[in-house]
Amino acid sequence: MGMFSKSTEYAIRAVFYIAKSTQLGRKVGIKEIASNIESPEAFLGKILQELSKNGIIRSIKGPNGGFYLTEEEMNKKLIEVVKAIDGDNIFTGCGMGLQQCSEKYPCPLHNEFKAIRNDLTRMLNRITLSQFNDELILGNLNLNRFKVEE
Amino acid sequence: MGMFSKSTEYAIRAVFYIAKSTQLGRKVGIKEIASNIESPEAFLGKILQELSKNGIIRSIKGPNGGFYLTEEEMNKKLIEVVKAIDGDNIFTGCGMGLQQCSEKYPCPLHNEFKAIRNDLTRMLNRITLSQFNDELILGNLNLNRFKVEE
DNA sequence: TTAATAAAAGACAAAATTATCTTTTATTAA
DNA sequence: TTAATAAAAGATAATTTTGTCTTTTATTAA
Repeated sequence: MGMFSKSTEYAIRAVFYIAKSTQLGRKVGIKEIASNIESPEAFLGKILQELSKNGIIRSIKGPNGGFYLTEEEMNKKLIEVVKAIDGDNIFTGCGMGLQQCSEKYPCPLHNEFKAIRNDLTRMLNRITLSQFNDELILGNLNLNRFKVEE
Repeated sequence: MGMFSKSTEYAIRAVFYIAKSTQLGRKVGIKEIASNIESPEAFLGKILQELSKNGIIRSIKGPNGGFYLTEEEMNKKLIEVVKAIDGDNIFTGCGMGLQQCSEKYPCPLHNEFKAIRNDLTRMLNRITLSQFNDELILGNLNLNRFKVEE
């Protein structure tokens, strides 16, 4: 695996897609999101459910329903998405998996990992869900295989 | 999960324990390693097998057998351990899980992740297997619950 | 109200990871 | 050469993660 679980990878791509769609004035359904971020549809449904429960995205059922963000969610930070799905083990846990690793009884890599984890945490705390809307709309950034204009 | 898989966490702890034991002039068996790094015995066996196949540790069967390192392995870098068990997806893959993420068609977090991954890679490329031997022997660092002198 | 739409919820299934148990092979020492 | 030791190898099992399918609930529009 990479840095995050697959679930979290899908979650990150999905929130950026939803943010962009909201900026374009449209709610989006699971099907559309899934096909645009290349994730399994039903599985993504579960993930969006979880994000919704955690107040990271909003949803409305029924015709013209779908997922969207308000200004409030637009300003949330990416770290909330990661924590909602993967929990915060990656931010707090010992790099070598020791339960009891601490400043007082450190594992060999304690400080090394702390530095890297802090960088990761800072980065995820800095990025907002709306941050890439414009570039995504312009097609300078992508959430799947293709640039928008191709 | 944390940054690495459980298998890799066990592997890292095990190689440091083996390195330290070699420095103390002793080969060590699976049972001893497992109890000292708090990992399941048989599972650890599999992991050590894999490390052995990859030339990261050495082993001898039979009485007085066990696992150990030569100078050659002592100087290997931790990144080899991680790559042997988890592969190199964490070093090369897209943070958001996109297959096609590249400099030309970057995902939104492309550069952010690159920075963090580079830090991680540099760190693992810097740490040698023997690096913590002295401090482990002194008990200033630990691979399980306890300081050595307690 | 009824039909259609779309998310939520629940049950289930496949795949990957983690873990255990048994048999085989190599090595040593008596 | 035999018995004991210890890793290697193979088979199997449990758990977690990932993924699918069906039913229910909320909402809308006709």
